[in-house]
Amino acid sequence: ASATMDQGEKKINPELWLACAGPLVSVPPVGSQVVYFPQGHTEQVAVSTQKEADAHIPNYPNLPPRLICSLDNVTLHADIETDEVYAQMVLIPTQDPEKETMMLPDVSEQKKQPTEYFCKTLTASDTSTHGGFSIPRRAAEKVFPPLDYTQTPPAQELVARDLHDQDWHFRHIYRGQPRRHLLTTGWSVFVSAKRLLAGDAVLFIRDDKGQLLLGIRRANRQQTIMPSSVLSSDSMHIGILAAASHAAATSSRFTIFYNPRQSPSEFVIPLAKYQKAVFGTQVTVGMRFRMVFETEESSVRRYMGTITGIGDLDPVRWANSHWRSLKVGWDESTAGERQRRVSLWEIEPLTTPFLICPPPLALRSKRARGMHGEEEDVEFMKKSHL
Amino acid sequence: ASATMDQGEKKINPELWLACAGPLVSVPPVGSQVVYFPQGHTEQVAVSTQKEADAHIPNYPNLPPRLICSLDNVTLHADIETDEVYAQMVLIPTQDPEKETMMLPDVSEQKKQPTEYFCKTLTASDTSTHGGFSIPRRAAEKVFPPLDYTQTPPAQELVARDLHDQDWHFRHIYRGQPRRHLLTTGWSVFVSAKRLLAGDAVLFIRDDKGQLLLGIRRANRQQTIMPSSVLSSDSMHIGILAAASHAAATSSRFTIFYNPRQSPSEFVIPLAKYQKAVFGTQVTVGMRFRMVFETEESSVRRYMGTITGIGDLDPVRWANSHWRSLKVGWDESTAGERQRRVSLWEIEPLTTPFLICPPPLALRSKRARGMHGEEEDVEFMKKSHL
DNA sequence: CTGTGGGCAACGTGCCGACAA
DNA sequence: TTGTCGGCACGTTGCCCACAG
Repeated sequence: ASATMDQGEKKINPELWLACAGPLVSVPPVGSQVVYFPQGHTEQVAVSTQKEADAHIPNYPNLPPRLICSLDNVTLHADIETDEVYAQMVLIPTQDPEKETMMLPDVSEQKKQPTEYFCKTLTASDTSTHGGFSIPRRAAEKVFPPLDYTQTPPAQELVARDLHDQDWHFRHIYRGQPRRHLLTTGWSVFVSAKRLLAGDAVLFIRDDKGQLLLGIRRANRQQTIMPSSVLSSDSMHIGILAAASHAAATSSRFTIFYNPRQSPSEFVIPLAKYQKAVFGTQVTVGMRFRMVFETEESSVRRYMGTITGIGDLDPVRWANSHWRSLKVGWDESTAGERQRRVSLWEIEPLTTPFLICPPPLALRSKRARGMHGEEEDVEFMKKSHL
Repeated sequence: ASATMDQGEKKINPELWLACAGPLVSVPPVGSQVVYFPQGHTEQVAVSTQKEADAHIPNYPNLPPRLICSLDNVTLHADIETDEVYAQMVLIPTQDPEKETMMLPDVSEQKKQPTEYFCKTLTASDTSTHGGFSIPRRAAEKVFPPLDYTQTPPAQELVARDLHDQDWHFRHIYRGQPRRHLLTTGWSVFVSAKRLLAGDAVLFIRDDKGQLLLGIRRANRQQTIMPSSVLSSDSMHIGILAAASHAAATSSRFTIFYNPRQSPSEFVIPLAKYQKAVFGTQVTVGMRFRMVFETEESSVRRYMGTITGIGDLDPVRWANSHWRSLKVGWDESTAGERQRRVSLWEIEPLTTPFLICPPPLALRSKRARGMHGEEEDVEFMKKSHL
């Protein structure tokens, strides 16, 4: 069988794509105004090539640190080999950059979480050849068609469609002592075809029309590191800058790829969101904020931190950019992998901390197990504000 | 296990790399003078991205169609996933381009074919799970250590090392009626680990030190079409041109990747070879030539053709380039996939055509079925020369 | 409620020579 | 000389439940 790009294939289901991309990812609507950061784009490439942009890359003095663009087109994709999701965006630089008024209302950011959806990180048992897949009870009841529990044992055939419109067949059975939901026949071929390992996640969606969809999300560790057998990382970095520079100079369209699970941060931001963050709030050193992160279980959680500095990440090449202009510290000790620098639009500043901050007591007690972040937060706030 | 680049690994065995690259491929020696063709580099990217360089790519008026460079460094690589071979070359543009004298003697092009070597295209039986690998008799006797034929059956354990210095163990046995050489135990794990299919080829080498090496060469059909989830093909094309342009302007090093089995033609040519071809021979329309191609069985074969035209492939963007400046017709009817355009240094001109040109009658009658190329060529020659 | 492991049947893998091509 | 096949043994896969955590 010859490998083909999915370029020519049918359109990818956006709901499934978003579910695979994760709860934090959103793609601005086509036709809207966005801000494109070459600097952030470069970071994405640096991650996939494992090579930072070197100093000997030429300067593009005419390329500003951000381009106001209109988002001409978006195509969602999934890698044929790995199912890795990515988006192709066609941008058109706006004629008079930075002079845009804040005309655009904050349009609905189409953050439609799928109606019925679940995501499970695979265990060793799930991926071993010894058995099938153990379905969490609530998940099975929520997204799978109901079983006829008068049968012994209750069972049915499930068909789920992946991002490439390929159908996968599973035997769904409710058995064992105590009773539990399992996927048996068909599960192992899926695991080996997708090359899933313990730690990877699988997700199921039942869409509006009752169609069952499934996708995968690989563990962070084994992200596909690009085989750079095509282009040197230098040429890639240069290509990004030269393409953006040329497009800006001629006001012509250019194409970029956004890889939500590779990229450290989104680098195509809705203009309204950008302007609201940059002009709407006055941030100062010492200011407290919250920021949303994806949890292991694919839900979201807010972490708290303090702004410790404000300034350009790269004052030489990208002076006066707002990209990651905030140096921050995190409250929690598990902050090892959280960025030391964030951008204004990523955070929720706490301007009136004492009205919002103290969570209800119920929540507090729930979180009491082994987490010392919250308590320290309150202490810290007292110190810095009184 | 986390995937790592082989950048940090030990140096790749050049003999094995060349064997995997194929009989036609050669890499100029480090330190030598070479000619780099951005146009050819672009063709390689076009193949791997399946996208031609579009017209709206900016012009680089200061970038000549070829750069005389000194080859500063070469690193041989093999893709961790696919074993696809490629070379990283660091080039430094020479100060006064094109003014180089033909000082460099035609240094030995280190076309050392491995001493003991064989390559076999895998059959359905070789790749099926039902059995092992049938070793061609002459191959086994030439490259494998001799068996003790007094044993019943004669057998031994073979260890062969691949491009990543990974060892593979095989049971080599001589049995069956009639007797034949087989690889049994260990073969199937190799096939599944490398994901070999019928039509792919495997090759074994015994090097100077008696060490057994093995490599693979995948069928042309299933070449890895790059998942372009990193960079748009436009940006890649731009990156190539901008990187070369910048390097030429500043006489600084730049890095390119040469992918011998993807690229339609080599685009880094030894300067001596280039100059000899361009200045050494006067080519004319109607001239006959021979050109070397790789056969299915990984040996070489010469095909004959006639020059039908001379001129720039892309007169607008790459005027006065010598890249594929010859339009050619091929004698044989199987010429479907052979290029219609070649470069001067790829051919062997037959300066005394009428001594060699008229093919023997046997060949002519063979070719009689349905192909009108040869006859027309002869007509064309008469017209243009008489 | 769900992850792991023992038990066991069914199936696939893989070694063998017998045939041709 | 070597590609494919039927035969057969043995190892793995995969379905079942019993346990804990």
